[in-house]
Amino acid sequence: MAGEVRQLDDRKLAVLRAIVQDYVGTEEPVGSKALVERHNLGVSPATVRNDMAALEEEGYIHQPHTSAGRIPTDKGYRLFVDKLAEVKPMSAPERRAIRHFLDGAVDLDDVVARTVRLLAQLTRQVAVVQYPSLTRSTVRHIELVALAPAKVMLVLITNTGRVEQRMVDCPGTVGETLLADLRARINARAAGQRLPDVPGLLEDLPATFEQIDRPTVSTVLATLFEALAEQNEERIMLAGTANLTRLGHDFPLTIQPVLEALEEQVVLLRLLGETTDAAMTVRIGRENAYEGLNSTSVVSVGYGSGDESVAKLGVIGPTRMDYPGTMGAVRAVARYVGQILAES
Amino acid sequence: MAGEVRQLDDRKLAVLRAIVQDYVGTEEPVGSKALVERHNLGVSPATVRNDMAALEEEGYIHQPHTSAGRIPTDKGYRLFVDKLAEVKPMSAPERRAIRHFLDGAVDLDDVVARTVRLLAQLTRQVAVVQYPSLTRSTVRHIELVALAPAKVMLVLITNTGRVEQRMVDCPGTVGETLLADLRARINARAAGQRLPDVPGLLEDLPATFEQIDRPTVSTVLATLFEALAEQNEERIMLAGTANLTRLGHDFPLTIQPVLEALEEQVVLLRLLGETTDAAMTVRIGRENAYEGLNSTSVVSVGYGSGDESVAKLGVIGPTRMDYPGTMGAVRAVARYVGQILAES
DNA sequence: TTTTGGCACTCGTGTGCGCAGAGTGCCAGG
DNA sequence: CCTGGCACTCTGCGCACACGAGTGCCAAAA
Repeated sequence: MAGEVRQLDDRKLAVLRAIVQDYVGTEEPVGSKALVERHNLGVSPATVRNDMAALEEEGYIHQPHTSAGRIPTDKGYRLFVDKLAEVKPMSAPERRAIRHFLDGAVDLDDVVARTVRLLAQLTRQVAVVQYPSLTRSTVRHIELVALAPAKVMLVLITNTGRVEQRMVDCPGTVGETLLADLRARINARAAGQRLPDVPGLLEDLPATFEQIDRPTVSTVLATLFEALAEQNEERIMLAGTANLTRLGHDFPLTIQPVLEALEEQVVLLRLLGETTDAAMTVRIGRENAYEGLNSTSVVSVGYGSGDESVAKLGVIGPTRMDYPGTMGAVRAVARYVGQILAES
Repeated sequence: MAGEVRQLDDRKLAVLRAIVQDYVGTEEPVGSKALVERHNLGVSPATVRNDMAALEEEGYIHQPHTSAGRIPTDKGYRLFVDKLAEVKPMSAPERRAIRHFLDGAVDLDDVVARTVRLLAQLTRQVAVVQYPSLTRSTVRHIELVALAPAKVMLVLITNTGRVEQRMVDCPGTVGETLLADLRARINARAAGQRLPDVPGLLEDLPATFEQIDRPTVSTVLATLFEALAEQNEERIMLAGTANLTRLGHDFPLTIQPVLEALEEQVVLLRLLGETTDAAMTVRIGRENAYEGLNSTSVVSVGYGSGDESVAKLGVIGPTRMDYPGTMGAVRAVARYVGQILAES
């Protein structure tokens, strides 16, 4: 342990920061001479070389070949993100553009679609946006519609504008009066409540009806509970896959598993799921559980209509990404989407 | 003209067919010797060479370098598809697998999602499926829900299971009686009708209400008509982009514009829009209007719940694709999706 | 103790050359 | 009209070689 925690003095950290910045810019291994030229470190290349040797010893950087410059390792990026980088705030024009672009949205689908495109464009990477989850939302309205004598459609509308519908096959004919009654009682209890709380609040509802109506009521409620529970319905939208082609020279090898991962909604959901709610999460290279994304980084953050996060969004890019800029864009977009949702 | 229509005798056509088949299989320019070996043409390589020269003269094939084999041109593929290829029917196990895979779907979203994944997997190419269009569908039910005194939600359910919702801000408070009345009258007239016909059928509805209610009725109807008209809402789902990585050696150059095209729903919609309704359409290389897809082919066909096509689906792949197999898969999937939709 | 300049060493990259192999076009003979 | 033979033209590959970037180490300077 004691050996691991060896201190890195300030200049070594500065060198690491410079390496990361240069490498992100040029995509080429960076050598000691180029470093002292581009950043005025005030020391000679030889000194930097010593520092680099130390950094390599500690596993923060790595050289592809003996006679090449250094590139940061995952661990190096990690240190950079944790200690050396500051999230770069968006400029005022950028903020205005974001705002303006999102303001044009007409419904929830459109909000999500615009958000994901915006994020892809801002970061020039692959963007992922999760639809506001049912779990965190509240009920705005629950509607029951008789489609046939024994067939009822159930429509669930959440405060985030999401609509779920289910068909219910009832045990017997359902009268319009019963339906109206049921609708009224359900909404009286459930409206404004958080989705996970609803089953508890409606549990004893069948008992308040006439004996003869109870099977129907129970059937409808069962379907409702099912719809509420079905978090599998978590949907995701993504954009910017074309940005993967800008990755680099070696990329047929690296792009394939990434594209495959992106097609698996399950993988993406798990990926976003690992985001801790409030704070921005950065997963670098092998920190990602999914193997296909071992050479990518994921920057994600929760967003929400109020003070609370209802879903997550993020971008996926090469580990050699512009972390400050990306994090700034992700944070800004999340913030504005939250505002838009709160307004609507 | 007379010069253009020079006849190609049967053997030349056989040679062209053989070239296409071999090139699709190997992805390498095919020479005269390999041709006579792999297909028993019963003639010598020299003879084939003469035929090839003729085919090249007519623009059906082309050689990359002087000392290389031949590859088909777009025109060559076109002739192959039109005259030389027969759609390869799916095998019985394949058909069963398709059927089984699609049968598991629970709602429209799921049907489309499964279809597109299936198609991508079968053809090992990029698959595109358009949601059943509103234009061709009929109204199953129109529901009105009061969310606030002057706020009504309108839900439109089509026979294909698609659900559209719109918020309506009414000029004044809307009573529950009026709403029920309006709901009943709308459905009486519109249920079972095709969407484009609905406005005509409801046009004079406001006149049948009390003077005082007419503004509200008109507002609701206006929103409904808007929802009906909004064909922009045509949605598309795609899958299999990872298959693009199997394209070949030269592919960073070719994959970029394709990915960009795939991100533009408008482009994809236009692409599918060019499909003539009933028959299968094959657009080869430069036949595609969109420039980014100049080195790809698009195989598309309409599908529908009844005898009529309500939307389209297809695949996008390299011009050097297995046309008979791809066309077989596309046709089979379209057929089964139609059946599924008809049943539900 | 830390920094610096100098120097030898390593190794990847680019270049030129030659060769083998595949495929063609053409021509004369069947 | 088909076929076998032959000369020709390319591409791709392997190889040798020089170049240059970058390093590591060491001894001297700060």
